[in-house]
Amino acid sequence: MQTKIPKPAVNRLCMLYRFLHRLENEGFTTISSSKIAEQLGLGSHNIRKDIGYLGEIGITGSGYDIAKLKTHISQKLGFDRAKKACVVGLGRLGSAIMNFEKFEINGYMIVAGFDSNINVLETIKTNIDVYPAYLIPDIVQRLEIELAVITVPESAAQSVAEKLIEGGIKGIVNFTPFVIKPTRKKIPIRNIDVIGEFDILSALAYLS
Amino acid sequence: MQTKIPKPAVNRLCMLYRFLHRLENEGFTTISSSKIAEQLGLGSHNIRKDIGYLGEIGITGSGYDIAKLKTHISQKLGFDRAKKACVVGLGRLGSAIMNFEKFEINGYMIVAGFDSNINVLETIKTNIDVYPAYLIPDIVQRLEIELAVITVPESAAQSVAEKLIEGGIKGIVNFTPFVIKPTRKKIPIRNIDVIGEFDILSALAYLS
DNA sequence: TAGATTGTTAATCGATTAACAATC
DNA sequence: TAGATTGTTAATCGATTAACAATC
Repeated sequence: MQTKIPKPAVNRLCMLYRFLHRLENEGFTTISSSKIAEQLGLGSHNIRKDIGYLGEIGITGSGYDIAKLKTHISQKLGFDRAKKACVVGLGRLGSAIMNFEKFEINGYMIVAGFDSNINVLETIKTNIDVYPAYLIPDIVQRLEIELAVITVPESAAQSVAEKLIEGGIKGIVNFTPFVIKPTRKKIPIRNIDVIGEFDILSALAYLS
Repeated sequence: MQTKIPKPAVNRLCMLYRFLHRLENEGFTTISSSKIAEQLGLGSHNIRKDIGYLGEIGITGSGYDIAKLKTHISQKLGFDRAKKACVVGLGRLGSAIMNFEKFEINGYMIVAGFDSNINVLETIKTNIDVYPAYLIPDIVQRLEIELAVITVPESAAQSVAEKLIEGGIKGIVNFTPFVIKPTRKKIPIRNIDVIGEFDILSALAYLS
């Protein structure tokens, strides 16, 4: 909060956080910036700089205490509290994501699914509550849902996003190629587009 | 090729390409850099700069011809040829992606699926050919598959990536939180991690 | 102690933004 | 013609890389 962290650094710290989580599970307790850099494909300078934003102290000469570092990241980035999330658009992709088991252990709870098609809502097999799309603002607000995944056809992306924002959502992962235009309430949006990724990959391969 | 295009510019040009595609479908024939900027949430300077990398000419005073611009991007980034792709890991997410209809119209053909589990291969419902994972290098090479999506458990990501690279793959979209380490043959890899995106969103929301 | 590794300052690099002359 | 909008150069901004003193 006080020291502003650059966006790319935030992204890397998130990546680092998940990496530390895995290391911990594998039984490690300490790690050096150069080891991290090697595993994450970054420079060790970069890692130390990023960790530096946490305004915090590793042990000079012998690296970082994994648990301690995790706690620092967690506190600084606000990971110390479970968050509710929802999925809008319950087609193949949406229901696949909704049923991801990994969310829970990472502090996210998928508490609702939405779709505009009644048939979809009636036939879907899941333990998670599902609602018609027009209830988005209401449910999001009532259940205090903070994050949303949009997996609807691109033509519906903007209106869905607006309904979510109306309900007070804090962030959106948009799986649609449509670029959502900001409303009055500005919230972070992450765009993921598999075909777009293919385009980028094939462009990079072609240019190399 | 001759004028090196910065990576962020490549990403934006891909985004622009898809946007132009949509515009064309909606019946538009020309557009200005400021209109593009507005729709894509970027600065108009930025757009003109990026288009400038194509070493190419819009019409001063009246914007860009959409079809012409598309052709230029297409040629410069190598989109003028259909490419084959495959999916490794046929769980819920993998099979959802494999059956995306949108690939075709964007110049990508999913020609194979792989999984290490024989039961999965036997029970999966799809028109696309599926193979056991150990055949990856062989099939990728034989069918000249250029792009791959990895949707396996993170513990298998590295070995799958290596098999793909062995077969001569040109690029990978990695849906695993595991960061794939580069092999001798360096290829572009795009990492997508839904939980990671949640982390980033919640961090950004928290810090704002 | 000596070796290792952090934290931080300074230098470099690259991308974005601004501005404006050229021109349709 | 006048208005609009490009293409490009220059200025700014920010992030990454390098280097090294501090210290466990």
